[in-house]
Amino acid sequence: MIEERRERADAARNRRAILRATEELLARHRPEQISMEQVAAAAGVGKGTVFHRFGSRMGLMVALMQERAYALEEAVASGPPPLGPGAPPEERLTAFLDAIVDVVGRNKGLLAALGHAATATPRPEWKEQNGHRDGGDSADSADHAPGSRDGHPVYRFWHGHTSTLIAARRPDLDGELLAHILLGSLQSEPVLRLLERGEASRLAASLRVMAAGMLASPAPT
Amino acid sequence: MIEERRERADAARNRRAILRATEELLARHRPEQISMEQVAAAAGVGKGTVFHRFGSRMGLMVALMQERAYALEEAVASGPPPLGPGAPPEERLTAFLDAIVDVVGRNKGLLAALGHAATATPRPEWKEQNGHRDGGDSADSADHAPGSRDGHPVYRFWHGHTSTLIAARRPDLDGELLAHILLGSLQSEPVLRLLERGEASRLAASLRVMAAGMLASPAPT
DNA sequence: GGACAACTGGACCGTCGGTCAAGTACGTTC
DNA sequence: GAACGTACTTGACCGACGGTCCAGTTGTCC
Repeated sequence: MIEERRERADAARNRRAILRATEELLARHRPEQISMEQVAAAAGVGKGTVFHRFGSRMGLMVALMQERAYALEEAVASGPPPLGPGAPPEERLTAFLDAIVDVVGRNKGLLAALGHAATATPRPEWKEQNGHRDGGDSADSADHAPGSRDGHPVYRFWHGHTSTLIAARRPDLDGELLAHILLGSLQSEPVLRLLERGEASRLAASLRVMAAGMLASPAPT
Repeated sequence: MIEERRERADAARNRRAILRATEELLARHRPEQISMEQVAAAAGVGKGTVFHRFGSRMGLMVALMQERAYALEEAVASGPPPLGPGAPPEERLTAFLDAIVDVVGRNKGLLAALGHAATATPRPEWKEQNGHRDGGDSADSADHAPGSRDGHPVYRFWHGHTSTLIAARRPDLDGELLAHILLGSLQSEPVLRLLERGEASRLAASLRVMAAGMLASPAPT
């Protein structure tokens, strides 16, 4: 099989510049307020370049999110407890929620933007002309089929892990859905605003309360 | 004092037509996918009329939501228990969450759309049926004071009621935030999808689990 | 150093939310 | 029932934005 040529040096430089510019913009504005032209300008490249590399607005966000979430994914899969394997489910869940709050807090509303982009992309189909290899694995990053998408990989991983932990402790509950609910709260405006005000720990605390209450043994009544 | 004149007959007719058309469109599509032109066409009026009556995309959504939520507000304030006053907080909360799931289920994603629009709208306040002068001031885009707007009235009411009920039973918790988390889940994509598949009762059940776990007396640990 | 593909940039397109000035018709008053 | 003031209606128009296209540039391989 033909191994892909190495990414050209200038392309790599620009890709990094775009990602960095986006991060910077994201630190100051909500994702919906950032236009692709702004990103291009901030990165010092043409708009076409941005689209060439990332395919679409959402592609950019996904790529960025993926990068940010990578470390967490690693830590969960093979890091030390309580985040990694080895600790009891409730402790792992707590640690995981804390970690997620941290990631989301440093990327205001990115998650939310992704969630909506999923529905909002009017894109009927995806032209396969893009050499879409953003920072490594992207086996499935191209499957933006409107029908089949359950969210992007990062969300899928977060949700899968959360619901697994819930199910481990309380198989009688609807872990799948509870995980969506827990994670879904990170998309809401008021919560985002809280994060913007730097009250991440307050959010983490309440999330812990919810998780604990839910995992506690069934009410004696 | 001059009373506001009655709404003109044609205006009333058009307002109803617009609201109805929006509802109809909303039954088939997500709010973000509906363009104002579409609404106007479906209602059989000019685009200008829609904007004249509702001020903006969000104004329309708010008006619609308000109408839908009115009955619930009444029931909570002065209806029979468990929704109305008289029942213990946990029962009222459960009933209230069920009712909200029902309302949201019949208005796909409206809440979510509002939540997001909240950040994007320049419209500071909206009187029910106002002679609304929208020309002239173009300085309005500067007035979204990030602190002052906590979402639209409907959300404020829902949140206020929820957090009050939580606080009544568990004053030691961060009821404000927990209410946002609970309500926020109704904005997330996966949950919306669930609702679209008609699994509202499944959602209601899980919400009850969360609420119950949270209101249960503090863990003995 | 030559050839070729990958990459780049920005003019361009269609759509959308929102505006406006001119026209229309409702309700009132005599 | 005619005349009148005004609330209401309209659709062309505007600026912005996401996304496309392709001619020109540049890095890489031989």
